[in-house]
Amino acid sequence: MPELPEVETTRRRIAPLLVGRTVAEVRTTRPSYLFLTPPARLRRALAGRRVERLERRGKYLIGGLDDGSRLVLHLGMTGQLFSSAATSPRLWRVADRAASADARTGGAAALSSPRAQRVFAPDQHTHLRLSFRDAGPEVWLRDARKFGKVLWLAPGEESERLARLGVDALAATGATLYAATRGRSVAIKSLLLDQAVIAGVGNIYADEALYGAGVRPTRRAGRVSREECERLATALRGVLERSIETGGSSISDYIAPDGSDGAYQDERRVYAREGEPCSRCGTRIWRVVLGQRSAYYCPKCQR
DNA sequence: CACTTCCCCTGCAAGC
DNA sequence: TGCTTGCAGGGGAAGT
Repeated sequence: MPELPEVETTRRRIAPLLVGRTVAEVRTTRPSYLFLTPPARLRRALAGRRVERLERRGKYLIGGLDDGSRLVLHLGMTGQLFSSAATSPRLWRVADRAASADARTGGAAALSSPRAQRVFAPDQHTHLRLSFRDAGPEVWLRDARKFGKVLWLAPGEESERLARLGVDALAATGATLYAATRGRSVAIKSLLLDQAVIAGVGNIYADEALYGAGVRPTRRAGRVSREECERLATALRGVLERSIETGGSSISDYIAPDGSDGAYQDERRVYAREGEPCSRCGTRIWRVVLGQRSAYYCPKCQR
């Protein structure tokens, strides 16, 4: 589940394969809600455009094009952005599935060469494929659950989605949190997940930051003290920066553009650890449902 | 306006 | 073994 660290890792690793290159052809799957900009319009808009930069805002990736337009991507729950030249066993498994699907439908098996020489193949979940004029590796967007978003913005066009975003989670301070929580009766965790307040935090890092700060996820936001807001901001920055260092968390679906796994899942203290002993006090980790989502915490260390 | 619930989607794991 | 059921959750729409 791509949150800020996974999106940032994706950005850093896919940028060298995008920036400075000119799009030749855009291939899409059939229209779906994934495409906020209709595929036909997207194809016309991107063909011939050179990518000048790739930025991140919260969980969004924003490609700046040479005509001033922008390509906005959100990876949702299962979005993966990677290169057709990636060499990784994780991606070979996808390639194998694509080949068997191809065989089932009577098409020519695309992957018969030895593993070391094979090129990764798109499957039924590969919804966007960009090829480039230099004929080098393509860049693909794969999203099994299709919770992601693809949006093209004309030069100067604003986006309500982007305008709604609050301060980037890496820049959030204790003062930011304190101001945002005053008078709010929602659970502090729900507020952390609100992208209009802080952009980039998802379920994993919200739980980890609250654990680091010793604050229960269910506490009313307005009851969190100034000192606790300071601890929370520090803990949040800490877990996000550490996760970026380790390449993000590979729980369920996330893999980096080169097909590699992140390692932060091995460092998480509470997320998806229901019943396991707290690393500080040994108490069993609890799981509660908050806003239709699981929240994990130590009932002793978090008050 | 603040807050909660529902829903989009698919793969995987647990249970029978 | 094979089926059904439940769960994962970003985030917007709809409901309270």
